[in-house]
Amino acid sequence: MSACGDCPVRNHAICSALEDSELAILRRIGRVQDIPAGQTLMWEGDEASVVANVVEGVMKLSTSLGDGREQIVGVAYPADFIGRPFGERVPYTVTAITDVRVRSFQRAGFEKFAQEHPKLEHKMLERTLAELDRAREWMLLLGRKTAQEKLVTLLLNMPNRLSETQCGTPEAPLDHFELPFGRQQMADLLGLTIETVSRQLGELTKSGLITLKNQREVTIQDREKLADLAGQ
Amino acid sequence: MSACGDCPVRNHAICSALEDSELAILRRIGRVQDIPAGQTLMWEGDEASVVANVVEGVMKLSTSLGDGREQIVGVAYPADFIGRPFGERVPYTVTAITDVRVRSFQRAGFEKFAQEHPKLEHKMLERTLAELDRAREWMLLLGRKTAQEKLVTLLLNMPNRLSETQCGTPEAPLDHFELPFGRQQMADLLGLTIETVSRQLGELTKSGLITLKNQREVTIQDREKLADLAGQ
DNA sequence: CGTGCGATTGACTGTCCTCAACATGGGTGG
DNA sequence: CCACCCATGTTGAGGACAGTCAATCGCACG
Repeated sequence: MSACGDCPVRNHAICSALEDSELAILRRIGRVQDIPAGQTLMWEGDEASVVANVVEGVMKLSTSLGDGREQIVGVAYPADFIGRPFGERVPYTVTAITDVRVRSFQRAGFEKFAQEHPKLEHKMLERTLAELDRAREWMLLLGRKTAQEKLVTLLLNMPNRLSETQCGTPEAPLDHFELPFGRQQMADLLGLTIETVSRQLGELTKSGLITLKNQREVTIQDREKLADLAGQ
Repeated sequence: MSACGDCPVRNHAICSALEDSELAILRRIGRVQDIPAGQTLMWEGDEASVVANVVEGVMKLSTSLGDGREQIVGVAYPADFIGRPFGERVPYTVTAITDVRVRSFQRAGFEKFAQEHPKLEHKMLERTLAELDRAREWMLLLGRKTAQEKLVTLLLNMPNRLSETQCGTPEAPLDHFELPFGRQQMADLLGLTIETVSRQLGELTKSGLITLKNQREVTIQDREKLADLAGQ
């Protein structure tokens, strides 16, 4: 019986609003689940019977059109909440893009617990508001930025979001990191094709603004010039 | 001293979570404000000192790039909440697109009241989650739909959203309505230019799927065929 | 009857997509 | 240990869709 004290996201996730005694109850109604990379946890349109918290790894939230065109509408890092509380259906597909560990709850039980613990609902409200801000910022990118601006924005935002939830130093943005995404996922995130993503990364490399290694490891070489290219 | 009983959104806005006695307190800390079409209530990046509820009219939430490119990231109808509670700065500009009446609150006072009334925070959480769903659905449109699909989606969604908050029958989607947007606003909503919006509306009219009057009044002539063109 | 804003229409351009061939590299089995 | 294979990524040529620039229209207003 490992306590939540072990949990790597204990102090970041919504649980941070709870006392140890309350946490014990919450822990009893949830269960840990390991999901291998590539596997889908819930499907768009499914009944929303489960909600969960990411403990380790990265997941994508995506929706798609009838003919298969796909758009990633959110990315869940450790401590992020997934699923659709207080709703009938999940409005997007949730898929692991690395190996993932989550703590999942029956939605009904979780909602009951939440309504009895206003501090937890408050934390959820704050998180949801922040997520909404992020979604809207991304709408600007999708609707108005050029391919180059899109990629630069992604590269500059990446380290923030990665380090924010990860343990360690959240101050200085890292200039060397590993993307959790492949080319197709970057394309689905930015509303582009893989070819365009590949070409733009090539351009940025040729101009010496970034360097690549292993296709996933990126080093920011000139943060200032990149910031100029991001559109704002 | 008009009671909230008069208020057209009394039963739809977050206030619907409150008893009359609680409502009286909330009413005391808020004030009614009338805003003419075109006027901006808060600017992107401003200190978030005020939050508000739309009582009448329609407002747009928008962000923009350094060079003026703009994206509308949300539309607030009667009963919708605007501003950024629990945040330092407003992440988007809020502007009236029709004459508008709002009830506004000092953020600090409102937050204090909210934290003392969990049912209100719960209502806000539900609304924010719904808004997040809408934002994400729009991300799919911005990232992956063609110009035609974008316009068709807008036209088909419009009546839902309009009637939802308005009094009256929320069942059958209307096939005749007046857009609250001009061409530029449609363009900023869809991530297009006014010329493309104009041309696509022309196409849809020529194919007999819709008819226009006054540039703002739209009649849906063939909802089925339009639904096919929306991509899904 | 002019003025001015918003919308429409046209001609042309450019960015990004499509389709296709080719490269790379990590993993498996012989 | 090497050869092979498949998934993933890169590169190239050509085309389409939406953007740009500019002229014109239509209507509401003074």
